[in-house]
Amino acid sequence: MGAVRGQSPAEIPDVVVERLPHYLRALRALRDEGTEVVSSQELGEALSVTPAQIRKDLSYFGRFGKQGRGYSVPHLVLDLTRILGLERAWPVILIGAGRLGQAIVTYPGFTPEGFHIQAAFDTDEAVIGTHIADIEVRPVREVQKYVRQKGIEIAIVAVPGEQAQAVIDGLIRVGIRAIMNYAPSNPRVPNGVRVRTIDPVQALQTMTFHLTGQQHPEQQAAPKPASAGPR
Amino acid sequence: MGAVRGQSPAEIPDVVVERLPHYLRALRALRDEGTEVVSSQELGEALSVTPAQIRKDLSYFGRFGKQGRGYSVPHLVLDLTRILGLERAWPVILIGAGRLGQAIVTYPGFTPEGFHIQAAFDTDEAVIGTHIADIEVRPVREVQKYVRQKGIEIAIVAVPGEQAQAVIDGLIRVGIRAIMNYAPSNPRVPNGVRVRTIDPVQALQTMTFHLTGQQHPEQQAAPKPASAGPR
DNA sequence: CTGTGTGAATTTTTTCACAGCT
DNA sequence: AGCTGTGAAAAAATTCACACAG
Repeated sequence: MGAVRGQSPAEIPDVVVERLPHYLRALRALRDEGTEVVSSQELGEALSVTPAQIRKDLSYFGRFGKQGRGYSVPHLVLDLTRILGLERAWPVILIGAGRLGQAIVTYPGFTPEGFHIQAAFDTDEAVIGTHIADIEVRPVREVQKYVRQKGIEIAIVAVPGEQAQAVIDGLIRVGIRAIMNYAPSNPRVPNGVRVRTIDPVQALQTMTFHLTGQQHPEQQAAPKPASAGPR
Repeated sequence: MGAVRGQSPAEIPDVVVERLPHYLRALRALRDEGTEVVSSQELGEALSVTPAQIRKDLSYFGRFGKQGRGYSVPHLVLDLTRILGLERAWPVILIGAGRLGQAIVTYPGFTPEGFHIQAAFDTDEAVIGTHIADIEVRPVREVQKYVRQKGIEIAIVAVPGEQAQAVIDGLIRVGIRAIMNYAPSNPRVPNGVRVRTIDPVQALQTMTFHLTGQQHPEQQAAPKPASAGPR
């Protein structure tokens, strides 16, 4: 029966876990177009990942493939969904209801994936009490009560960089265990708490390095898309 | 499979380049508070990075420290700025002027870092001709001319996932060499083109894995910034 | 003394390659 | 046959530890 159990994630490299959503997305696309079975080879081509890596990654969690055949797409979708903890919906709170926070709340990508932004908090009197989409902006001092009451574990932080560390410290004190940080800062968190900082500027800055270093564009003509893309 | 040949900047690992903006941000903060000199030890504590890693990373680019003293903060800021290609401003175009694209244009973090969104493009007749902040939304068919004329190398893509690959293929054909992709997709690009996909949902999905796996939150008290320095 | 820069050692991650299941 | 799952090998990244410069 259940091949997949919640094993101690201590053993599983972070780098592996970070690839799973990637696989899941591709598998869902395959499923939606009716593909029943996929080999690590085929999946790897779709994702620009080596087949060996896919097999090795999956092997951390169990045996999902059928030798000689490949992986059942619908089954693997379910397995990865379960492994990632995506069978349930996750309530999320947002701290910082400024321009960026508002864009996050209205971003349509979270809800279909089960991430429901339930409440927003801010310190600015001007926005407290207003509504973004259909959620009300509350004063930050109510965070603790809210988190405890609703058992929230995930927070999205969209406050100015200087405030991020203080806000995050407060969230952790209140029981938050996973934080998506949109502030350009390097927050320190205790063990057991996960942070992911999303920083488009840093991403751009690594790209300018490459743009600057390469003197000659060299091959420039047609960029073979290598995909069976329709036009 | 294709190892990247050609005259890429030396043989500097990507993972090293990706840390440089991180260092730079911390160094600028130190500079702005008047710190003249910093050791790899101190910088490492500020960033939760080992001192050895900082020294090793920097050593790919030269010798910036003074033995017995540490690094001159202002000098290292300048050196990293130059290494990353941030002495100049970078014009950027945006493809996709929907809700997300509009948020990107109005995000105040790009301009101070020298990334200037110069133009936005969309296929939707309804938004073409409108203005976001002070830039006009143009029809995508004008991208090629614009990019060539202005010598743009960086694009931000904020279109629906299904369209991302096609849009990116087009951009590359037109000469774009660095792409920040906000679409939840896995674009394939030819050698010599860099893509960074920013995908908050994937980030959340790796966090739910950890939230699900750990049965017991284990009591973590105050978020002591204690550098979890092992040993 | 202090703290860099760097070969060497260690650890982590990726890839190989093949036994074995279907 | 075809393709997984996995030890073993290889490669990459990190950390150690120390000679040496200031």
